Amino acid sequence: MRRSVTIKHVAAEAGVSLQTVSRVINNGPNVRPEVRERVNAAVEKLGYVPSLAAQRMGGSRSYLLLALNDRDRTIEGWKSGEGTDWVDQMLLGGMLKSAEFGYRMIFELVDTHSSQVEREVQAAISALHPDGVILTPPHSDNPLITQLLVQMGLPFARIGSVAAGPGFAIVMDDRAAAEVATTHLLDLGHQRVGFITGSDEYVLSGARLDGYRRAISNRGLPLDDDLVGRGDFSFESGVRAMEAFFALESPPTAVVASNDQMALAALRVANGRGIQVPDGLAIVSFDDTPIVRFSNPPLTAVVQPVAAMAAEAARLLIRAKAGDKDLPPGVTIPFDFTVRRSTRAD
Amino acid sequence: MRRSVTIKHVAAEAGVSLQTVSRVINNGPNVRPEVRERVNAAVEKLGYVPSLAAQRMGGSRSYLLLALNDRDRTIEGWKSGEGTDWVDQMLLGGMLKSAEFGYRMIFELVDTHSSQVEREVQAAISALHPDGVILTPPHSDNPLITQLLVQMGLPFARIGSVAAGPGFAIVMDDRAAAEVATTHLLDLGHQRVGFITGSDEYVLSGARLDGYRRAISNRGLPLDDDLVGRGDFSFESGVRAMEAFFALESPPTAVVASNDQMALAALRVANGRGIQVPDGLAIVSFDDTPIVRFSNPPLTAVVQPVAAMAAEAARLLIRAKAGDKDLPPGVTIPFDFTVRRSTRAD
DNA sequence: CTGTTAGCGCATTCAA
DNA sequence: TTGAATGCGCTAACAG
Repeated sequence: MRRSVTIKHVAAEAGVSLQTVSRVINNGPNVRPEVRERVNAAVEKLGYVPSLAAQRMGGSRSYLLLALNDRDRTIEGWKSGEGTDWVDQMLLGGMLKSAEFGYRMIFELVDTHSSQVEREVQAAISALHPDGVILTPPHSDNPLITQLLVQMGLPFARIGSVAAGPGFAIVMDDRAAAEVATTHLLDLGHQRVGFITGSDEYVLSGARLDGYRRAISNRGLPLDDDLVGRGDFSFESGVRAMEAFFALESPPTAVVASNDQMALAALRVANGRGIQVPDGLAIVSFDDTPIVRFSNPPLTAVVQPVAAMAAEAARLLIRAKAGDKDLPPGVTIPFDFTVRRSTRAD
Repeated sequence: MRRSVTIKHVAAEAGVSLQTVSRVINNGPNVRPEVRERVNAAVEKLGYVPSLAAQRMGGSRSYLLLALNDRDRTIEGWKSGEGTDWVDQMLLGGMLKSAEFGYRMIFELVDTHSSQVEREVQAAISALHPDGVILTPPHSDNPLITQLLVQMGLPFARIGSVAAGPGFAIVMDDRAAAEVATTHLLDLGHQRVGFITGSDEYVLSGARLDGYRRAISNRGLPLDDDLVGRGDFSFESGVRAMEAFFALESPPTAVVASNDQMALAALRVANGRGIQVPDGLAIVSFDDTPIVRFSNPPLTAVVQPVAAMAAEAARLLIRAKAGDKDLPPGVTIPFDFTVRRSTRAD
């Protein structure tokens, strides 16, 4: 069992002090190029890699980012196997961006609804001492968590949180996205476009509804409350909303759903009534998780840039920890809009 | 910015030495119950949680497990958004099981094909000093990696590796699974059942082919090489294999594909030729990633117990690190088989 | 520009 | 059964 090589070995090999090696490792200033090269050569030769634990012990940085997701929601998604790829996209964006800076992202689950939230978060932070924390919905808007973080002086990013406040707000423009989605349907000639909202627990639900309304108003069409169905992101709530629509005297000919599950519910209800999509009902979805690409027909959808948001969160936190003071309080990441057969008559 | 509470604070609060606190934390022996309680009370009161970094520095354990996945394959999966949930299932099984023991699982990507594999793995280990490493295909069968691990004296688990050798081999019985899948089709009356193999890079590809052959032989049917298409787990390879099948004088009426992508390819090719599934062609898939549940029709599939395998890997590694000598060299995790419409005429 | 000193928070010897 | 000393590998603050 080979003992691992430490900074001491490198120092000996290069014939310099530990400190100089440390400076080279951290790209510190005040090192003669010649010495720097000698040290780098020794590092290379010995295959030295600093121990994260020791770096954290000695210095002020841990090179760790902590990503917090909602426990129930995440586990439920994993177990159901319904293909929600939020976590994957977060890893894609967050891990890879972190790695660029020599950081690592550790993923943890905490229960937002528990009275223990603070304890859970506190415990994770005490154990890991991360340099920054990435919050995802619904944690992003949980004051218990954000206040704790502020109090601890830990930089954090709130993904998907439009609310002002401490921490970097990383959002996509949900209102604009909903407007684009709705306008797309209006452009196709639809006069009665329905909208299914998400859970009120998520601030973005309101933003999406706003965008829908704006698109309708912009065309000079009336805002009909009957065309707004209340959902909670669940398939069942989508079914209920759709059935309410079809019970109307004049049902919508197109619908925007605030997430994929509810959009699939719309598809299901339409099919159940013998209504063809997109001819009888056009559907636009939000989020663009994998399943909507494999439904029949595949659904037109607003693409939530989860990977890009996570990457930006990581970047901001790392720069903040590095002392960069010139950082924006928030960032809006562009969304994509993918047209598929659910709104297009091929 | 509140300074974090350390073992020192707890010791002061409880009126004992640092050492005693450490003993209580680690469930060490030789502590009077009365003192133990006093310490626990102090821990509770102060909300003390040991620092992972410090634990690793002082002691011999890091409470970290390192999970290694193939970089290209994983990133490709994430980017394509095709809903492969291998990573999710690994996290589900590995993270949650690790957490039960106070461990954390860190997920990293390394490139198996690179000449740098050893350096990459070495670097991750040097930085993290994990107590154990979880290898996933194709790393599980990469001798460069396994030898390095052996040499470092690090416990590791090989998920999906049937080969004998060092490290815990965590597998599902691929041969039996393929046999079950094939037999299922034979039971439905199919006489000509095709099989699409996976990449030779994966040992399990051979095992699945064996199972297929065994099922055919068991029925006294001839082994027809034309009915074995060579794939590499990609959609395209599935398409090629299927087209070769349909070019035969007597094409198969059912097919077992070694993964979901190739099974979907089979479905696509059949549809393209106006062949109905399951009437004109029955399809069984391997892996059961989410997309096959949403295809039309949904596919019958062998369910790969990824979460259970990761959980078992974590459990074994943690127990090994704890000094348990009575551990099996490998474990076979039961697979599931889910029948859906692609093999059933409703 | 470079080296020296002093911890970081804990577990592992030892000694009591 | 408990406590005191020592060191893990590194960086920060200070000297030189």
